[in-house]
Amino acid sequence: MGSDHDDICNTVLVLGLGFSSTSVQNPSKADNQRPNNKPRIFEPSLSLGLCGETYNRNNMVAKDSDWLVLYREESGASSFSNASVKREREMGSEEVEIERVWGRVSDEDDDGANGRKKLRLNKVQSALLEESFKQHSTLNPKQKQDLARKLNLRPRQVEVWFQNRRARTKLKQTEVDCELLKKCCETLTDENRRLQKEVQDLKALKLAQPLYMATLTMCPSCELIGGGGGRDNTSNSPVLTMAPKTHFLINPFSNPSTAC
DNA sequence: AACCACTATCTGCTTACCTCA
DNA sequence: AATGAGGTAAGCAGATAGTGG
Repeated sequence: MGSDHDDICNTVLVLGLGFSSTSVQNPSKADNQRPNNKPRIFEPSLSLGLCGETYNRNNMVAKDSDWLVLYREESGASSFSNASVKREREMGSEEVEIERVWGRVSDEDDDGANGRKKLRLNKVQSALLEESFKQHSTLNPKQKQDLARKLNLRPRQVEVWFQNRRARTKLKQTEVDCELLKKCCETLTDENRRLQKEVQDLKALKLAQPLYMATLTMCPSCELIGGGGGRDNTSNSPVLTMAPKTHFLINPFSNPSTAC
């Protein structure tokens, strides 16, 4: 995208949308499979990534002690819903196994509610996911597994997070594009207004022109028109004042100054 | 080679839950 | 304390592409 949308808006007749470049450094298999190889929108984002965190299975502690985040048991794994047959079908056997194991964990701390429980990723998890998303907005199975292991999340959760993250990015980009289009629209409206006014002026000039021409055709023969001043420009001034626009192409033969 | 079933992954939309003003 | 809005994890449907029988 252009660094400044003025660049685009100044190009009055061409209205285009520039999407941010598609920096997929590690295109996954799925990326390669994507129909039409649709451009990917990648939005740079702030993140709070920490390097070298270590995680405990039951609680997560940032090594740098920049923050201390206790892994919320009720969140980390409890969002496991009564996994539908469909989901099981959709997952690889390995993932299903992981899902089962983690599901068991979640069942234990589940408070028995039937509905899905809202998971809230903690800062470390979010930061790492963000960091990972910055590098590649899609995941291949290995990356997913690794991330899930590192973050103490289920692969499905990582997958969902990436899906939602892409959706958020796209939404944000759409909003930006919308604003851009609004600005361009305003610019075009102004330009249109200006051009219409110019057309009106030209029309007015055209209406006035027959009289103007008649005056001029008479000019060479009588030479006295306009108060008998001969070639005196000031005597022709009434004719001159009829031209309202300066950038109008003037026929040299109809120009009083040349004719007279 | 064409067809079909299955699998994996995606997008888009929606829902449910949580947080916060 | 109640509540409505906004954010977000997760569910679901449908599309697409690869693979194997």
